[in-house]
Amino acid sequence: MTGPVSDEPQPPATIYDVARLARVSPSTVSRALNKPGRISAQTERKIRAAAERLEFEINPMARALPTGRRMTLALMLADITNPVVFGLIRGAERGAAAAGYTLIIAESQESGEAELRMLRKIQASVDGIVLATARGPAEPIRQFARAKPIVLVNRVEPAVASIIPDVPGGVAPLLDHLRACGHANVAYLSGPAASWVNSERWAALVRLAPPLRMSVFEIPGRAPTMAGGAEALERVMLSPATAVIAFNDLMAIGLLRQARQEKIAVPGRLSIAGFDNIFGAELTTPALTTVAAPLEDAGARAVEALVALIEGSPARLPEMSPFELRLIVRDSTGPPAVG
Amino acid sequence: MTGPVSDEPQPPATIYDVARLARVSPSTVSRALNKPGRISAQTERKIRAAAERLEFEINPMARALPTGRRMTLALMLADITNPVVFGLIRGAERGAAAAGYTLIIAESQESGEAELRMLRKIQASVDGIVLATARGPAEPIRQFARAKPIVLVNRVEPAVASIIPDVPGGVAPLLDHLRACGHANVAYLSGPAASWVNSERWAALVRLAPPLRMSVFEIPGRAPTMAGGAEALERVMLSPATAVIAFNDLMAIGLLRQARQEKIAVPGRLSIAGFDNIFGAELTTPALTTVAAPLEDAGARAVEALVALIEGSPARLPEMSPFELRLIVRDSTGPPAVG
DNA sequence: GCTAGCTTGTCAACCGGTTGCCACCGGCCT
DNA sequence: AGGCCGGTGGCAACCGGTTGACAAGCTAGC
Repeated sequence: MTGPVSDEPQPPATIYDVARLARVSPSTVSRALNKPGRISAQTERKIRAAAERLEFEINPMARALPTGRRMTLALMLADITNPVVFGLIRGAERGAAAAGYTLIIAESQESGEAELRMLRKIQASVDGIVLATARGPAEPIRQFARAKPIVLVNRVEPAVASIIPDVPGGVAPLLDHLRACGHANVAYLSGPAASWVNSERWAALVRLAPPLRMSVFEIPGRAPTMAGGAEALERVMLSPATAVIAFNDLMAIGLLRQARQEKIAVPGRLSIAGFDNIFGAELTTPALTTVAAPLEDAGARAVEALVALIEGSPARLPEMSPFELRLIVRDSTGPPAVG
Repeated sequence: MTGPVSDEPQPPATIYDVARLARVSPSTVSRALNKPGRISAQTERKIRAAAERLEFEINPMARALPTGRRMTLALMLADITNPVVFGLIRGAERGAAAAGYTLIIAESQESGEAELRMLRKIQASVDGIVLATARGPAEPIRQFARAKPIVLVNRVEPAVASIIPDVPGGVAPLLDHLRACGHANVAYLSGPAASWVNSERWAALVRLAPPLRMSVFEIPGRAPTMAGGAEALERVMLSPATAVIAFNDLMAIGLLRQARQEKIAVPGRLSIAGFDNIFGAELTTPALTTVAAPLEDAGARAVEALVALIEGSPARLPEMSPFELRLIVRDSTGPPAVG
């Protein structure tokens, strides 16, 4: 019964310590803390007071063992380097925190094999996984999804929950805008062939351009990075395009900077638009026209859906509407200079 | 002895399954997998084969319980929103992966109290913590550091390991550069008062300016964000400054954009420089002069030090040299226009 | 041939919680 | 007053690993 409670680096208190202090059994402590109503109000108060006094924090590992509930989620990314994922990370982190979960971040380094290895390794540590890697074969993912809740971002697989953008809803206004500016030939600077979003965007272009009397064609991008964008300028300039829609802002920015460097007028000679509205898109000169995705929101919703999957009735995929895209017109698109 | 090993969503294999298949006891499996040499080579092979066949992955939670080794590290951030942390995250994630650790990310929302709560909550789940939050009172941190390995980033506390930049080494070239351009009055647009880096930068300016025959003065920034930077323009323009050194790139960019918007010539009327070299700093017009910090590297080194602390002899702080800063001269600084 | 000494594998306890089952308690009904 | 009942709390087993102590098996030495 000495004074100070904590002073030396004593090990964290366990429910046994709490039980001793409250003069009850450990199981009673466990129930008092987790099963509201199971224990008389008076005892519960006593126990909570003891827990408070000892600064008791439950040991998540010890709890996870018998229950299987780890209160931990994983966010699996292909490449932490890409600014696009920042919004996702933020949203997922906040969503997880709000639901009382801890988030772990894993990077698959763009390799399907590393991805599978990673998945297997963290499987035992998490209750569910948000997969934003978009690559890799479908079969293993489907199999994993049967064993453990998974939510896909920017990718669809049958029988697996996923949260995706309303691609045509974002592409249409962009095409309208370009048409209104007077562009008739539009190049699509494409991203990774295996990416769901990439094919969707291309598909939307193919479907939406003809009614507007616009021609579209694909210029394959080598990498979805600034370098990949810059590299593509040569082929763009050889083409009849007066406007380019890039797979993402990173490529768009790379292309734009390269164009500026080569004294090609943007938007006069070449209009450029991207996707995602990453940090930095509004900083370029000219500022980049882009189709903004509410990535932070998407991350949060993915986590919400995952939690629903984990805590809700099994085998029922949450119904999820695609998230809205929003065209942000800045200065990198405009009427082509005549001549 | 049927054919396929895995097909249905069977639960992950345990060492008991492996033991049964290899016809040894579970403890033998444990030793075969962790204690090289403790088990005969032949038995070990047999066990490894069985583990392979069952796709056995050790359950980190179950291991953590008796050993206390969780193989997990936490990276504690004040605000995931800030692009500066991205480098840190990347580096930490890669460092952790390289050392075989999993990384969890926690956000303290800039609040000292939330930070402490967070710390307490995750304490049981991790072997060590990289604290990059920089705020909050010192005493609780010191106390935590006694109980569990902690590495501070951009902050120093006695008896706690920390990894910090060589601030004067970064400020000196910047001042030299401004002096060479012809600036004599330099404003420091300051960051959070509680930030160690902030006071160090100011201190370095105070020490280094006089020998160069330059005057420096502080303009307090409201927030270390783009908005905070933009807001400060008014006070900057009221001051005699011809050059501004901002606490970070975010503020510098905010200031720069606001200046552009108000038709103030940069660098003609006002030279602007920042710190960190975040993604986007080279995208502005004019491109931002900044003092680059190898943040990714710093994150990796912080994790390395943490791992050393965890695995090495206790109570010996790893000797860590400050990381080098590098001046990147771009276009936002230059000679002041005469007149 | 017998024992000392080493190697190898097993037994059982433990980490810190959770939970099914049961015992005990007091109150209420008949 | 006795019996039943609902509410409360304790016992003990269990989750999946780890590890100290020990026994069995083997070799080697005398």
